[in-house]
Amino acid sequence: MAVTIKDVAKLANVAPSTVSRVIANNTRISEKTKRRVREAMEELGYHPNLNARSLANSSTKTLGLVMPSSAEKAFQNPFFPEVLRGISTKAHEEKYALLISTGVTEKEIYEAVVGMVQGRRVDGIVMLYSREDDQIIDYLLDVNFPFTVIGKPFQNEEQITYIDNDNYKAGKDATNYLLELGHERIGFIGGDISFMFTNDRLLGYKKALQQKGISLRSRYIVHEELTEEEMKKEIVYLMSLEDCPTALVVADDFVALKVLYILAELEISVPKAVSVISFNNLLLAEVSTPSLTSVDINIYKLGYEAADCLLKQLATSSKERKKITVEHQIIKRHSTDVR
Amino acid sequence: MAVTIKDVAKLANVAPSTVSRVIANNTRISEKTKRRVREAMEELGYHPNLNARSLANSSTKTLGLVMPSSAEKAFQNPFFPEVLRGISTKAHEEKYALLISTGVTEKEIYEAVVGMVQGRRVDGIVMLYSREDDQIIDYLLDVNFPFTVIGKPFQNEEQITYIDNDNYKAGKDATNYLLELGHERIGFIGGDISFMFTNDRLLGYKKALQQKGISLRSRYIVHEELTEEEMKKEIVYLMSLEDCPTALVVADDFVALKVLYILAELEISVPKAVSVISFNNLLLAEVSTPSLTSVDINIYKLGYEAADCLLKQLATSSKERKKITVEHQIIKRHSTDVR
DNA sequence: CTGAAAGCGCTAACAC
DNA sequence: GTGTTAGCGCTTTCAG
Repeated sequence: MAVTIKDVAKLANVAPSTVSRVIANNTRISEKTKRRVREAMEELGYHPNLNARSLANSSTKTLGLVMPSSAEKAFQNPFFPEVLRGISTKAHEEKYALLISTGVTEKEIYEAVVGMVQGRRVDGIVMLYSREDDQIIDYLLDVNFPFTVIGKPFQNEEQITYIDNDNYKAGKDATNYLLELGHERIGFIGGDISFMFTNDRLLGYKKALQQKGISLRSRYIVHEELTEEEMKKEIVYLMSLEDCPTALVVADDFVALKVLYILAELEISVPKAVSVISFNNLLLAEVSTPSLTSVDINIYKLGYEAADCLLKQLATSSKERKKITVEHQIIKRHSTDVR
Repeated sequence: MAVTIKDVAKLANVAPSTVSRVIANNTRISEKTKRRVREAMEELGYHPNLNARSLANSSTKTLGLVMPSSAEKAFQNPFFPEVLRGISTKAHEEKYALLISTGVTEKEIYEAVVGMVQGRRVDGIVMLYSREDDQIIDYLLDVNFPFTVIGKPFQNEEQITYIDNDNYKAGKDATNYLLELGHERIGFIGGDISFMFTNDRLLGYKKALQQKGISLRSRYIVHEELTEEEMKKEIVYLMSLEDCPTALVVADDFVALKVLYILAELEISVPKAVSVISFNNLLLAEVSTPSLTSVDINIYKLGYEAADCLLKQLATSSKERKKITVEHQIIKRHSTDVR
């Protein structure tokens, strides 16, 4: 087998426990032996066996990540690499590793999560999404396992630490921006409503209109839950109305790209005939034609903070729940214009 | 602490070793005791401690994933969720978990990888990219640790198991497609040339032109290595030439989006004035305006096969290296047209 | 077919 | 300051 703590101990002429203490950088070890032990480690090319360590002190120094089912198209959204980048950066700062759940169906993922929790493979979990009726959250709550959620939970909000944007306000801000540009007939093209943020943004949209005394029309609200084709039909129909919208608030940049595509087919010019604002400010918002005015929700930071929060919770083993709101900002580009 | 194998043993009135055998589904255990043990496990809600297991039999049932430095923009490419999906699916089929490397600089990642290999946290590694002068590959080769690479390695090709497209052919096919449409002045907009696939596609492009007896012009080849701004200048310059290209082969869909954007600014119509073909066939190829003719390289399959190969290698502990080529296919959309 | 016991490599009392 | 020792929870000979 590989070189162990015993080999190092022998070479350095100390007890294994001393080596262990040197690794932990225990203050009660003399500098001299520390040096000697370190030299021995160096010479033998020693690396600690992390499983053994985990077993002995029941701490894994790894965080579990739960992604949505890879069967879903949500998975393909460039949102994920970006949160991952945030989480990864913070995790690395604290020398934590990242274990990700596998499984394509919801049930498989659920079981994988139970496996990693009960199997003592992770110290805490970051949920990379928040959706309705999530068994995983119920489970974690039930066994009282540390976790944070990116996005606002549907249930048990008061018991859960989560990181979110103020999506309600983001929806309002986006809509207000269009209102300020002089638009009054404003439509809303939503994403999957089983995700919490879609809901919140929709509420914000409604509120903004209401505050301006503009009455809502259910016609103006289209959800993407349906198939590609159906969404397309809905939009085509929407734009064929005599009093069709002059501006659209769209759930996210990816959906916005689809919308632009459909509008181009209909030969409706953006932003001349219709303005479009969307959310997330993915890299692609910048390079779409026209470039998208988009609400930057700071995805990287969502990830970073989610990891930070969880790590702090683990360090202090506090059970206090927290809510962190990451700021957003409208990035003005060429898909919006005055009425 | 949690419920262990001993608790189960006690309840089922057997020895711990018997429980262990039941978990492993050892054939020499009678069906009767198996049932009894399983009931006990059920009743107590037993879950094996995976660290203990790993320690005892030195197998972790987890694969390590190495991503490019998250400091790089390559990281944000939607390519990654999709390979991940492939890897994850295969890994799950064999009940393997996934551990991903953290770290933002190359050096940090290198150390993280060494940590997960020496720390015995993974049984094998999938490299999610292939680039020049990669120390990680050198290291893995050096310590003789099982791994597979997505993309063709720059060095030591004969010693490495890798999964790749035939990017040379893909580049040729893409170029030939444009040639068949009657184009003759064809440009190439490359991505980061430190990635192998860029290189190969470029070679294929050159070969195709050469076979048609069309002489290469260095003017027609633009690399994206530079800043956004610089690339833009280059393209603007390219298109201002009197004999500017009537078609472009572009490194990947994401870059193609940028190209479309720049062409739109220059009021050059696609595909009327210029045809554009790109690679990867990401979801966004479909929804860009115009939709992109793109070479589908089967990203999901690249991931799936990489995991499959690695897993097979682990199962048979064969040292045989293998090269797997994933087929590609041109998906015709609206960004290309006859000359 | 099942049990007893050793040991995987490390940490953490407890000694001195 | 450092050594001794007893586990962490599992697997795996070796007996029987």
